[in-house]
Amino acid sequence: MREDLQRSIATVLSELGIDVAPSDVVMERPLRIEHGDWSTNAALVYAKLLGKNPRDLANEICDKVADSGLQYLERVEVAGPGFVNFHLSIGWLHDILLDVIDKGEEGYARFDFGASERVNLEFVSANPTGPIHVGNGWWGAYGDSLGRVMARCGYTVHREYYVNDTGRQVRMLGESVLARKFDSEIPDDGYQGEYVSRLAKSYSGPADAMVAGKWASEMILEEIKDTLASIGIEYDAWFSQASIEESGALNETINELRIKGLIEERDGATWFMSHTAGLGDSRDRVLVRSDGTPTYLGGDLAYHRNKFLVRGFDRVIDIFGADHQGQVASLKCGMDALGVDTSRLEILIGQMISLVEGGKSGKMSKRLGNFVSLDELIEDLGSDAVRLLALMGSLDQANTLDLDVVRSQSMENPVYYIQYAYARICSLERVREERSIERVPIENVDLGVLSHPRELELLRVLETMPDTVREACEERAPHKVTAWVRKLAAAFHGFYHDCPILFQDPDQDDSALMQARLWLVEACRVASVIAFSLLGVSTLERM
RNA sequence: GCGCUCGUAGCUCAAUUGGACAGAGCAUCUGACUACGGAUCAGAAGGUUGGGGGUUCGACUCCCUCCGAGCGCGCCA
Repeated sequence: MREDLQRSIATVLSELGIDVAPSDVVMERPLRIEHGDWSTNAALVYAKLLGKNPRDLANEICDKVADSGLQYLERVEVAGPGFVNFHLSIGWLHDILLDVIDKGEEGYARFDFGASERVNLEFVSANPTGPIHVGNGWWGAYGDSLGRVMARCGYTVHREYYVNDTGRQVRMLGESVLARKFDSEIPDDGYQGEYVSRLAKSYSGPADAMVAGKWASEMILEEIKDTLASIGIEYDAWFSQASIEESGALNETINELRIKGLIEERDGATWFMSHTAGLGDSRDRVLVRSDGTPTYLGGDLAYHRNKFLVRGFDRVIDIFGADHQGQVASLKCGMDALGVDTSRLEILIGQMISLVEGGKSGKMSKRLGNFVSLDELIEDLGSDAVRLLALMGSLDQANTLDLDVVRSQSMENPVYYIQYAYARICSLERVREERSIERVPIENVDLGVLSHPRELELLRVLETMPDTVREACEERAPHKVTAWVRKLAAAFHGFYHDCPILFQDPDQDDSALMQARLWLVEACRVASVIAFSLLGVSTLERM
């Protein structure tokens, strides 16, 4: 329908001398129902080019499209400064219902514009020096869900977790474990959490900090995997930082940069001249320290080079915490210098999450061991509630999580609202079977009887699903799916409340209405299954 | 000090990427169960979108400037 209107409008514009591709005609769904089903701002956009008054142009568009004989087009009018509003007959919504049923769980709101582009999606990547806490893991659901959304849009998504299994922090972890084991002082920069004591008890290896640290970080990583899996986050690869260093990938990276004259030795260290060479960084960066050990950035450059140039990903998306934003410029400079088109490297920054408990907010620190673990939160709220909570807001909003509130009001979490809608759908199906009510094939059902405002509202919501998924993908904003599914649930609850679906006596006259409503419910079920799977929230047949 | 991000109802967050009267949930108040699950529905109240300028048909959105917050600014990661 939108395409029909776009074509029609583009035709009018071309008759007036402006060549516009139909897909470039902006169509919007007005917020207010009085403004019609579809609206275009074309007259406002092109009036100046034609040297016309916007309202005059709008009137021309209005008249000509009105005469075009488009199906379902009931009324066209000009409003405001020059909007053209299209009012459609409800038949176009009944077609939506057919479309949902026809395409089903597999096909509805699915796209192929990703064109199988291979995307490497890295997220969470918290250091395995302690259990994953709420701050580290908060955007995990977001990254995971983004992957699901992109996969549905035709991308080939590869999820990856970069494991920091080398370097100073691992040694500090080892020293902390050994200190606990032998009852000595934990070093100043050591890890204080009780999990260190727990690890120390089961450690039986040599009293070597590096060995103990490796061992401990491997143990911790397994716990991290379990935690993430418990909220439905799975990875295709856990990529070891040590493997990058040991494989010589860092040296290869440095050599490539050296050939381009971007490397200097200074004070015994190896520097990347990302600033001096005019690449846009705010200062030069050390890649290899004077003691020969690689810096984090050195490893990360080699890692990203590996993603692009060794493994050949078409696109790399990293979700970093705000505390890593200082690294973005250097990384982009590095990739640019290596000949990678940096528009293929998207670094999304997730703002910090602050926790409030007992009315007070506190800093979480893995070192001090005073963090709230993600496991704890999952245990308190359940994985679905945690996921949905994290998928409520946008990445660049610093979230505040009041633990007392989410715990005490966990029943008010929107997750129950949407799951309840799904449970009601399932309940209807159970009752239908109990009463032995047959479902008539949709092609034999008169959908024209669906005209109750609640029914139309529901159909309108269903109609917006494909666009929502597309936007969520293109804008890397999976939380839009959350907003949408809440809208669907609200529309469904309203419909359910006002519109009886299963009539007591199936032989009475309104069985036609019952059949149409049953298909509407089925469409809601299909859409819910899709949306829930994109969010990674489970569908419950009973609650 | 410099850089990045942000500031929206009492609280937690949205807002079709520049669109029409800025929307939800929680909290507060008032109503609604003889169909199928009341974990629901309907309504009320709540705002100068941090302040001030600018750009234009039109600004929460873009530009400038103040104010305020978070995060960076290591041969840590």
